[in-house]
Amino acid sequence: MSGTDRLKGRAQARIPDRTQKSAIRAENERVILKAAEEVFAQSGFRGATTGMIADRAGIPKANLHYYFPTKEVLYRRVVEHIFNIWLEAANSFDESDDPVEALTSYIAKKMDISRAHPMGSKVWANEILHKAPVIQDYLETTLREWTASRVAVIERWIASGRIAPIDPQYLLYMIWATTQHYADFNHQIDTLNGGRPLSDAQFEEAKRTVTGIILAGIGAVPPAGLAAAGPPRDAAARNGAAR
Amino acid sequence: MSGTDRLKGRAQARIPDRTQKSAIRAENERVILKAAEEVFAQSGFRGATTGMIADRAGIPKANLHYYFPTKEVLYRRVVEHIFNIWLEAANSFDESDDPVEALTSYIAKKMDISRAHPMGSKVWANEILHKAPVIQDYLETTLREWTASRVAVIERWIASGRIAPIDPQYLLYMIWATTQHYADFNHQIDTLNGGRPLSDAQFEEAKRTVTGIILAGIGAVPPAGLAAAGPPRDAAARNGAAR
DNA sequence: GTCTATATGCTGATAGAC
DNA sequence: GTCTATCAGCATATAGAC
Repeated sequence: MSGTDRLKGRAQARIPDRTQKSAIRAENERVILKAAEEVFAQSGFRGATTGMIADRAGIPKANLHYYFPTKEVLYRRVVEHIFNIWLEAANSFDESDDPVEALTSYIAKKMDISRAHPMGSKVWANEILHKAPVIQDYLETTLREWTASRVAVIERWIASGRIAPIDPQYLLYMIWATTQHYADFNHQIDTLNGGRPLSDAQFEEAKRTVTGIILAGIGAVPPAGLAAAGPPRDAAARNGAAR
Repeated sequence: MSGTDRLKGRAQARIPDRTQKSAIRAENERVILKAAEEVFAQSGFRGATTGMIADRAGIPKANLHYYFPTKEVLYRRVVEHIFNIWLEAANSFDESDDPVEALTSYIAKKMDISRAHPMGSKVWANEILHKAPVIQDYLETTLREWTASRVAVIERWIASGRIAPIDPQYLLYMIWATTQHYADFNHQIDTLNGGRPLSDAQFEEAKRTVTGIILAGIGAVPPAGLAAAGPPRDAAARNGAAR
């Protein structure tokens, strides 16, 4: 986990000889990666043992080391997989130039990812928590570029008066934090939900609530439950009364 | 880290004999706990070694084991410390019955904690990420009760029309996620800030942005930058135009 | 490609002199 | 209360038969 190693070394897929990655190898790697994601999410890099991962994958430990020479290489592959999913969601930000549509789409996508890939999100959170020993490169390149370009988009929305003048960076952090919370802290959420995971209906309600608060919070739509074009806030005279 | 051990075993402070915890012991425990918080935050429970903690505390490893018999006992003490800080912030929720004042105070307090105790927040995040092996009891008792009572408060705000009808639970999660993000993901935030931590001014701006979006998002105040009592959203006719 | 047996190194914890 | 030396256990990784 040195952090300075260059990544992507695995992208050069087409090696002349014994390539083609026999179907059996591809399948075994898939099974191992899936098991590894779960175990790394549950226990962290050091807390996970290759024995645990091998057991969950249903193979002997030595076999795991045949496919992935070291635990660190395996971990790196898992983290890179997460990052690709993250990039996929990132694109939905650009589906429209309208702030309501773009943000609704982006938030929905990120919430869906939290529900579909909670383990991946946890591995990512763990990695950032520990100062990104493996994916620091990504943070400084891809993530930094993506963020800067989207900050520019949001600034245009502000300049054209379509949303309130908030600092775009902190809006993005808010979206990341809130959506990923449903994956990273799902154990806490489940516990507060009586020990059971959120139902599909509850999750959709959470998604609506998150989207609604953020869109109303930046002045893109009226607050939930208030008529779209009606007199916006009867409670505007709230100040001082209750105190 | 069995998770089923009862907690609070340490609360029975007043043991008859050799008590009084000589000043030297108190001081050493303090130094060790501080070092432990940092190392556990950085590396997780398993990733942290007692050697690392002892080094950071500036004492021999054997000395650490003299004060804290096992690594797990030390970890538990660190987590309990975090939880007490969390409880302290929780109280600021009740400073007023006015939603604007109560939420502003609560959010500010949680943001300040993220800045003052980022390591503690990270240990907490790590613990939840790994399904709370040590503090599951707290989640099911103190946290569950606190949440239920505050949900009731928010529901009263909704019933009296002071805020929009959103689901209180998801509002709370949003506040937790967003405020704690500034501690747990501070490495990512720093990286996107050119590798430097947020300045005091930037952090205050973040705090204002977070508070503003949430309060406006639930209809408690108008969106930032719009006159408090003025015509609220000229951009209400935004739909369809740009698309 | 699979799998048992094993080498090697590290870590939590203790013994016991000071 | 402090600290050096050391033990016992465990986890990564490999050797080598099949």
